[in-house]
Amino acid sequence: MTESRALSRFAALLADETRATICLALLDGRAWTAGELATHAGVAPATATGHLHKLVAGGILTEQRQGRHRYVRLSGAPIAQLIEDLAGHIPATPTPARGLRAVTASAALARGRTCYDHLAGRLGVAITDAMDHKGLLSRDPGFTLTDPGRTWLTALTTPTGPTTPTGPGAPTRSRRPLARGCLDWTERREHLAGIAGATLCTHALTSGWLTRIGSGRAVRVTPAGTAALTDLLGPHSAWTEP
Amino acid sequence: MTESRALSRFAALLADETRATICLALLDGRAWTAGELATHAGVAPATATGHLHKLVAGGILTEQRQGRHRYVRLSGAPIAQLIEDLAGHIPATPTPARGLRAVTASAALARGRTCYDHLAGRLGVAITDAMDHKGLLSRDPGFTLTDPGRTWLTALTTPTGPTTPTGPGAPTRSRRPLARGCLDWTERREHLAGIAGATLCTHALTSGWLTRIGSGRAVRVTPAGTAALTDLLGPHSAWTEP
DNA sequence: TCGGGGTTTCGGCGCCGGCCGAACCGTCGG
DNA sequence: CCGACGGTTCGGCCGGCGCCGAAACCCCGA
Repeated sequence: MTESRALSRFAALLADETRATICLALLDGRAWTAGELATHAGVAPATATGHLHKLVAGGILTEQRQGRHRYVRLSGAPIAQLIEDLAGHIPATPTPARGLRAVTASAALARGRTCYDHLAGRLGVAITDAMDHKGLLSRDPGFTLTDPGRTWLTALTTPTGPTTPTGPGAPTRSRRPLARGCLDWTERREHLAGIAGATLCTHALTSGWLTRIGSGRAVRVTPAGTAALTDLLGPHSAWTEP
Repeated sequence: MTESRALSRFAALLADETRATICLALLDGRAWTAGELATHAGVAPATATGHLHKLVAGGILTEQRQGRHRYVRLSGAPIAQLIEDLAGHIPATPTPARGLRAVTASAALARGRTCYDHLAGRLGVAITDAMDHKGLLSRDPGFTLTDPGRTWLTALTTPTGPTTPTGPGAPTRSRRPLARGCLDWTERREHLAGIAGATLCTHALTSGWLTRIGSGRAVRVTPAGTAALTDLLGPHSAWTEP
């Protein structure tokens, strides 16, 4: 008897069209903000908040607060599998390409942009991946710069003269972490933030590696930037994207 | 958008505790009557009727009218699989042995009885299985007597003298089929009905193979019946049940 | 042909739950 | 420090749906 109660409770989470829309959108495996989901589902933010509470409480979603944003994603592969099965075993639907396409982002923004004071977009994620691959960065469990990473960053920002204790690798007393992960809203993967991210971004802009496109947050890699990034982190398609 | 609508509609079918109870009960793969399900779920017959309508319309259940009864079962293996997955992926439940036990039937009735004019219960199902196993009966897709089956039945009812065109194997013009399946309400499996089932039942009673228990529909196999059935269809525990 | 039991339909009641607007809070950006 | 913005909470509205009793329907069994 209590088993049917549990089943009905769980099914009820998907029995609302708005919540179903949310879950199907999240099937892409990425994280969405509450506001995005509200827009996507066509309801007021207040309504989406309530739905997200239920879905999180029901174990379907997990949330990740980040500043004033609330990112939410499917809690795991089994749940995703279950929802896909449910969506699949229904009378065959034409499946009109779901995903993030509805939340149309400027192509330039998706390519590369600033996120507060660091880099995001495919560019930011690619840089983060390359740093991880080169052993400059550790993702486990939180973002931390390795010793080589700190050296690398210090050398980057002080190309001439000896290393000084004023570089970003120095024991600053700021509460802000040297490195931290920041969830990317187009890539939905974490990219480098924190002091290191900000330093890198500032340096890239002041060195002419990147230029802002118009007045927005989008940035473009210059030829000089392509060369510099390839030299520092190896070749990557993100450096050479049109 | 319409996909989420379909998903939510489907999930809504299981989102009610009464309907969830019904679906879990039907997970045993057998057919239940509307009244049984109403009792099992603890609701009025009128309420169960409404739920069954929705479940049938939603493709979860298929129904099978039989006289004044409405038998209902899961529509297929995929749906059963899906429901099991749903029930399984929820926080682990102790699973307190579900099934038909609540619908207590008289032990004698469950053993053997008449169903209208033919045999039912474990006895009826066992006879049907034995006939199928001996190639006298084909279950695909509807019940039909094979040529050996027709010969067998004719010989059974006319033990002396030559085969006559008046036997059950003769081309009768009745609209009633020679053989058909009838859903058994204790075994939840089909047993032989139609002219063949009626002929067999009548013969078994008139030959003293079976005797009625009291005034009810329950029947008991006599020693003579045990010998005859073993001779005709081979040994089977159903012939010798106490 | 009649009685009885399983099932269905019909109204009506009551509650649960989704939805929003408005006010509030915390974070970010200048 | 202040304005902007994303998110949350709080009421209140409203539609949908589950539930039942009563009456009708249908078919079996006698």
